[in-house]
Amino acid sequence: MNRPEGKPTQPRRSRPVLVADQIKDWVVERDLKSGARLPNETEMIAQFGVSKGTVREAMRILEAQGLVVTRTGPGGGSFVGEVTSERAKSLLANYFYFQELTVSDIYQLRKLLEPELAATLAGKLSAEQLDRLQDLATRYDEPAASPEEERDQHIVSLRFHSQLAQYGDNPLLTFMVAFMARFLTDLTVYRRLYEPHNEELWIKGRQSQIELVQALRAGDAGEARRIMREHMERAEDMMQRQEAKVRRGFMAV
Amino acid sequence: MNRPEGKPTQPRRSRPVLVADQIKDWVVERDLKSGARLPNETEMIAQFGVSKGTVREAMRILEAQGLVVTRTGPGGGSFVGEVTSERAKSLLANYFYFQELTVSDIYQLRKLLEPELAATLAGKLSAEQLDRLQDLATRYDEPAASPEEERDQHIVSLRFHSQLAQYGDNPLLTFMVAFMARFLTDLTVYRRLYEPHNEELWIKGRQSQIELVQALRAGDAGEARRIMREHMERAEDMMQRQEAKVRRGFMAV
DNA sequence: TAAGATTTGTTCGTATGTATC
DNA sequence: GGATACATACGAACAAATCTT
Repeated sequence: MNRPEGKPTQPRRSRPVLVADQIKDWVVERDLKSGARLPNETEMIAQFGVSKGTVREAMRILEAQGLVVTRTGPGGGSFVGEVTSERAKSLLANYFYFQELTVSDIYQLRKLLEPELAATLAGKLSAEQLDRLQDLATRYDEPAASPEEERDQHIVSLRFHSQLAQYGDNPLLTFMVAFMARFLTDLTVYRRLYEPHNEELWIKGRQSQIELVQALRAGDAGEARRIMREHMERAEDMMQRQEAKVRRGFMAV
Repeated sequence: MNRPEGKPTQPRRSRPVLVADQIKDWVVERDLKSGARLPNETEMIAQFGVSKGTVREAMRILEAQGLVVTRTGPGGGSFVGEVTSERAKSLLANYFYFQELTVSDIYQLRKLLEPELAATLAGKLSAEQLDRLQDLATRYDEPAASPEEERDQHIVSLRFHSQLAQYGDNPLLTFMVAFMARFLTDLTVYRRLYEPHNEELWIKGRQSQIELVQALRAGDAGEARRIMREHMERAEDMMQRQEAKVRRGFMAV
């Protein structure tokens, strides 16, 4: 019946995908913003001439991408939804799940981006923002007494970077720095990249975050950049040692 | 207006979402790789105790994220699917669709990342790879005669950067450079950032891509970095002028 | 507090489409 | 061509959530 073409080789797109695309176009054409209401199920069934199940599958596709949200009840329905940075990070992490990203790969970018970020923020932060960073930097004042504490300290240290990124005004730079911090957090937890205890590096790392806050407060961009660059180099060194130890651990078993 | 405000009410997760999460866990636990087969619909219905419709919605969720692919027919079913870079770029672009990313934002990162990429690739490319880049750099040897040609030249020029990124061995750096090139391509087409013709900048841009290929061939990392840095600065300048003109165009109307 | 209205959520039965043998 | 094993799609019925009165 429906065989208009002699080129069947392209992967056939299922009806829910086609409907999802049409809804996307519909939203873009009307330039609908976050919160705008979409037609309800009944209207879409009539509009697209498909069954309820198909409409629902289309909505799940859009929901999975963070483009719509759905609520039940009167006044409910489907609405245009802004993609959150959390969801964007998760979706991007799925990609790198298949890419064998190494600690070195991440740090090549961190070393380029984070010193620049620090420099642009010098003298631009409010007292509250600086205090928030100070709190994260000084939350632990003693070297870890257990592997669990070591892991927690590591995660808070990454939160410091993620929080700093939050204060930037370049959305792309903010996102990338936060994404890398999250990816390293996942590695820390999942691959246990925290066990080899190194007190000296921990002390220096903590100290440099404190000094960085001081430089930011003083508005010294050059100093902020320098501190962050050195901090990145030490952090990379530490994580690579840990990764090497983890590898040896795997091979020993 | 509405909103009981009594409790933070985290949204209930629908059954399809819960099933999708369980399938994800199921795959991760077993460390299944791309191409591995998932249970068929009937088995999942039994496994999770839900109806066919719910299972299908769950599969659409995973499909939308690029995590599974589905085929009909005997031997068909659902399979673990590697997230492609294309899909990852699209999903990430959805996020920045809501973020008002400016040309300056993108170039702040391009100026940091692309010179570094060029430096790491100096002397590492095969003859075929260098020829491919050379072809992209020299495809047009005359300034554009029409707006359409100007647009095409601009897109090919961005393909050059995307292609160069492809040859890198840091998946994160590769992805970011390619993502920015794609984003700029979309801007070029959608916002028509190509019309203001500037012959001098075009000639210099073309020339620097050719010189870059030479430096890469010669294995001169420092020179490759320098050329790319200057190229980025000129490109930013050009795109910002165009954006300013587009803005004036909008305001004039 | 309770009932009713509105909208999505879920199930089931059936039929159709598609790819392999 | 026919049998088989899958996903795809439809429609009717009922369940659950949530807002209004």
